[in-house]
Amino acid sequence: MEELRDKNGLTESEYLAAYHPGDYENPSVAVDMVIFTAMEKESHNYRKLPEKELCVLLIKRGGHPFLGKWALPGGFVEPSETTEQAAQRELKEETGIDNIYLEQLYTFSEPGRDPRTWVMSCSYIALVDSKKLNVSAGDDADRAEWFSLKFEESLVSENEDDSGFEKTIEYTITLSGKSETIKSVVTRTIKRSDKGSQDRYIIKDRGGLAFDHAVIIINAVVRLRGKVEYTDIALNLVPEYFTLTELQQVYEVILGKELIKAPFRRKYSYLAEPTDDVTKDAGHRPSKLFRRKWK
Amino acid sequence: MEELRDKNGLTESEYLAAYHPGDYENPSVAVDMVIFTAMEKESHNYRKLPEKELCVLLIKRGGHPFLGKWALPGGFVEPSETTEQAAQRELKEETGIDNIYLEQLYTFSEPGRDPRTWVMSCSYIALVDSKKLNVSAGDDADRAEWFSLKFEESLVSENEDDSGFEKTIEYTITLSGKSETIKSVVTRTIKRSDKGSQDRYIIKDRGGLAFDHAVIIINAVVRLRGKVEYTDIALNLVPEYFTLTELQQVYEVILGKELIKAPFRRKYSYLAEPTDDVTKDAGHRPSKLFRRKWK
DNA sequence: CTAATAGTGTCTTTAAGACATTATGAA
DNA sequence: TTCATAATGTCTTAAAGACACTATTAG
Repeated sequence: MEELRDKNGLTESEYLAAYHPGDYENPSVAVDMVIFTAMEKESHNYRKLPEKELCVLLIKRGGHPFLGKWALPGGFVEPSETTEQAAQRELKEETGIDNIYLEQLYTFSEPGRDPRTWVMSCSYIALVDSKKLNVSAGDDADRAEWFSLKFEESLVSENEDDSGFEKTIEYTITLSGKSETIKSVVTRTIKRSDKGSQDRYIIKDRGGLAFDHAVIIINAVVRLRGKVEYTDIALNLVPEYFTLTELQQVYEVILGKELIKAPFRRKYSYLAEPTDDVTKDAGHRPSKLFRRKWK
Repeated sequence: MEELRDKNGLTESEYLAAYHPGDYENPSVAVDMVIFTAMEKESHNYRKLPEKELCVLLIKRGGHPFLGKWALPGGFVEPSETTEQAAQRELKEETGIDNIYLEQLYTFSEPGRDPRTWVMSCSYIALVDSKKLNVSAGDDADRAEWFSLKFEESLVSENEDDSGFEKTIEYTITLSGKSETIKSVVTRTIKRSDKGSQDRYIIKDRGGLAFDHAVIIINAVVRLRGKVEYTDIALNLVPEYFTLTELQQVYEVILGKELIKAPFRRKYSYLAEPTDDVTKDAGHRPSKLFRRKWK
């Protein structure tokens, strides 16, 4: 098998040996993570089951830009690793969290998204069982905090004609932590026509969030809501042993609406297998404990 | 409102004015596009409807690395644009195609994926109506060619225990163009357990494809197959006026299986609105023409 | 008339939504 | 015994799968 030579008469290995990167400008590539967990609010009535809420981990910025605002955990990718490995490494370094469900979300590349320089963000969704949390271990632990997430979506406008349509949605996310509550407003305009498609996010009110992280969080919630209904992704937010009611609560906080018990169980209980154990010391009938079925 | 100062006593604007990027190594970021179209094979029997096939545009490499192999159209992102704008620009420059459906697919970042240097690929799916095609206009037109795509998937192994599961799938893609037929084999190993999740692609036989483009194409097909059933994405592959049978054929080439007519129409005809026109000169009953409903 | 597709009817099966009923344990 | 949740039954409605039947054109 003879080696191909290019127009300069070089074989591939000769070409590679002589290759040196040109002087093109390259972006920094960061990974940013939207780490979700489903946490229990404590309950006063001993008979009542605790409610769950969807929480996101944020880290307070200790330097410019966006000093004092809250940002998603993340960091820069190194040449020897994939973005996913970078996400895993940062997760471990910053928060002490390990062994976690990770899924690439989207790469954000708006040139002005970082005021310092050209930085793209390859974002990830991470899901973690709140019982396993031990954020105190990481470097940034003192600046890290879980925020409960309220997600609202409203249709601002919708126009349609023969050749396409355009619609604008306004998202409001409210993040409540121990020390403060922050709120961001983002509009999303979707245009679709025979001239192509466009989907653009504009930050109306950044609130207490740094960079374009409100947009990233919104994308993450939309993805999570979409996937929860046709995958087993929700099981990453539940402890090893759980009741079907707990699982239903996880679905409810993700979807932001109540579900009816019987059809929920019919639809999703195949994801879990029963154990011989039951909950104890509840002020009512004990509930069977289930484990994840890996299918 | 007083300005925050960081530990060096600088305000944000002072910090930004003094900021200069460090000497960290940055990757090149390319965009690569999987451009799909649904093309008609010509038919011999005047009464028979032409069959459709799913095609992908490839460009023959004119230099190292992978000289002579086929690659996805793409190029490097410039600092003044988003990855999506880069994709649009490259599409126009390389192929003359404009006004097209574009959707970000995934960012591939395996350090060794480009033998020259550190290059990440932010990949896109593009969908275009084959009647609108005019690839002859672009710079690379003489090296560009449409390949029909055959996509096969088989389960190689599946293991499961109490704490998780692991399964391996083998994908074979066969691309047939005018001049040649190329075939690539890729295995995908999915591991999911309480110790996290992993999804890894290994190129078993690169065949005539350059870089990791076989992996990108496989991801694109999987995405397309997933989205076709619950979105109106397929309508981007059909001309302005089309019959429901044509639309069904598009679904069939994407899904790689035959569908039954009546339930197909019940499920998807809401995506289209009838016109007063019908097909002419078919050797059989004329068919009503529909237009896309933008809903 | 014939070949081939267009378009619709209908039967079966499955699943979702909604709500009601019964079961059970701690205080 | 009571409160609150567990667990399941059932009625209704909607949709998917499968197939059959009728309609319509060019040649």
